[in-house]
Amino acid sequence: MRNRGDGSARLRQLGLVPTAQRLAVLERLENVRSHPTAEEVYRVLRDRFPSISRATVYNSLDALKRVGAILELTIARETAHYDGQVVPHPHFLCRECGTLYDVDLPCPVRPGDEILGHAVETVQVYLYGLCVDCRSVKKAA
Amino acid sequence: MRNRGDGSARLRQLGLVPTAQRLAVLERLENVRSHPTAEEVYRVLRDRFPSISRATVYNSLDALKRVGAILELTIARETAHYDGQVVPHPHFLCRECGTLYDVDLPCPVRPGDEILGHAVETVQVYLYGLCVDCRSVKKAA
DNA sequence: GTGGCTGCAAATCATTTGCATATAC
DNA sequence: GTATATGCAAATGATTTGCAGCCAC
Repeated sequence: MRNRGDGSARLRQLGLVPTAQRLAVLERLENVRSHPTAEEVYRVLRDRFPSISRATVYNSLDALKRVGAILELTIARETAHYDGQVVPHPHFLCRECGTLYDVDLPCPVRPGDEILGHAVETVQVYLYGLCVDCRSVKKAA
Repeated sequence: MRNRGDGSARLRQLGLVPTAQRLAVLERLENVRSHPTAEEVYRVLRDRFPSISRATVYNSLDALKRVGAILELTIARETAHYDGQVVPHPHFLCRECGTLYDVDLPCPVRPGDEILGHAVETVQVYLYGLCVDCRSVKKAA
């Protein structure tokens, strides 16, 4: 859906050897609105690649992150989440249900900006609280 | 220095049993500009409390965070950092030297705001890149 | 052919848990 | 005296590592 052109060529352009597993990881992240963890990506890809290992998923996520094809979110303490949408945007984590939402607003600082002399390459805005669904459940109760 | 009045009273007001260990954790975080990890707090407090355990440090950090006396930063994937300065402000992590800087600018969103129906209680802005010191080292090289 | 991957199993490391003892009030 | 916290050791869980065999080019 989101996939324009040959995935292999794209990975090659990014300087990565285009393996089927990496392609699958990238496609999964780009075609899903959720922000899966490594474990979730692993579970899904096992259908297509029964022999895939967690290590390969971790390696692929790391390689894709390094070349800027995906973003790693450290919004939750326990585990990293991954986002195939690399245009910077805030995220919201609900403390009640654990849902991770995209917040489609521009970020205050952008990659390329300079702040106090530091060169900013990546920006993450993380919001925490009660999501709209959990708020209405509370009101109803 | 930053410590106004009786620490025990303050913890009690926050609803926590004021133990010597909790007080020491809180004071340490409030009197240091760095953003220590649990392990770093543990190592420092061992001087004053030779028998303190990591579990107690983790428990104390958790309790203090729950009542809003400190903030937990998940800016680095490997480990949480803690901040005794609870007025929201961005942080910058250098990918070269690993230094964690305060960025004394106001945050774009604030606790109490509502975004897309979600009630925002905590805001963290994390910036990543090359810090001013590491930039000059690179230039010199 | 060979350098870079993958997959497996074992290792690592931050954090959590269970439980007996100790402390706050 | 009782509820809550501490300290220890063991457990957990995400992530990393070492290494042999495989794949891309």
